[in-house]
Amino acid sequence: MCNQCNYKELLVEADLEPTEKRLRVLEIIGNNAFPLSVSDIHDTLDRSKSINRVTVYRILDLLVEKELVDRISTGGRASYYGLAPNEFHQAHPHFYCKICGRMDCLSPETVSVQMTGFLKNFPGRIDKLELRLDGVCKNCLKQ
Amino acid sequence: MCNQCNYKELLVEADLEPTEKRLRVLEIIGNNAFPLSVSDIHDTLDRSKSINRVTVYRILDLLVEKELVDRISTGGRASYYGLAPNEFHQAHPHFYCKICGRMDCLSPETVSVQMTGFLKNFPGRIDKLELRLDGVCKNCLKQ
DNA sequence: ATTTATATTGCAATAGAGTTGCATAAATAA
DNA sequence: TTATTTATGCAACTCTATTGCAATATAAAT
Repeated sequence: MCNQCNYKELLVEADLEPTEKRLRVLEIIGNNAFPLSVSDIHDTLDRSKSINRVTVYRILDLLVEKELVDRISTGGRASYYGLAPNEFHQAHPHFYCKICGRMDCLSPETVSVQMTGFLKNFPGRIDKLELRLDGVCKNCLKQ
Repeated sequence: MCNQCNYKELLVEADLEPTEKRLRVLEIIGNNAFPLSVSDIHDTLDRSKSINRVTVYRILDLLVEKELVDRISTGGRASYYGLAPNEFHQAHPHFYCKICGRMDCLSPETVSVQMTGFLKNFPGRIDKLELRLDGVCKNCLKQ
């Protein structure tokens, strides 16, 4: 979620033509408080303006490749998409409810990860750290 | 990976009939140094004794449900399976190479995660923490 | 030991998520 | 305007996983 990002600018800076559909996909992701699945995004977009599933996949691939968006794995089958960390928002962990399938963002301070020693010695390249908590959310616990 | 686990005992303690196939699936996972995909497991098992894909899926579901085995998500599409933490092995993070798709276990000390404050206040239930590093492994970096 | 019940496995068909190839449309450059 | 490149759509397909039901095998009861 971001109130400060200029999405069109982000696209241009990433060397992507700021087409209507790309902009809409990025906005939907950026304006949402939690990561969305492809079908979430497709459904939202399709409500206002018809768009093909494949186009959504391709736009997401581009946005992930250009690091504007993060692909986040769930305890379930589909990937979720959220705005990538930038000057306005830090990386943060997520909580996945295995009952309702909803994924929430946790604030960056909830969990502190320390791994400098490891990073110094690791012979490969690390691009990304993903930290996810799986469980049952407050609402689903009630039932 | 475990040299101390008695797999048959683990099954019985978990209230699962220790059938030949269940035992073999659990052994294959337990004897391996890194998490395996369903097709890794199926191929290995099929070499010695024919087994149906679906049976492997079902056995894995059971083992995960009974918490003998952990289902670990990759940056890719398939789930991987590794021995669940128990008295002989602690929970640990994983490294996933996005080029060759190989998943490695990292030793538990490489990364320290601190989140007691968060856990105290969280209104839902947390069952599991998954920490994964994505990147490119040493071998794939060379090419 | 034979029958009955229950639990496990196999097989075929299906679902869901994501990808590919090629055609069409839109945008940029010449 | 025409040519070229880029973006989108459509259909078919792949891969991973699941479901329903039939066939076996195992355990329980008589």
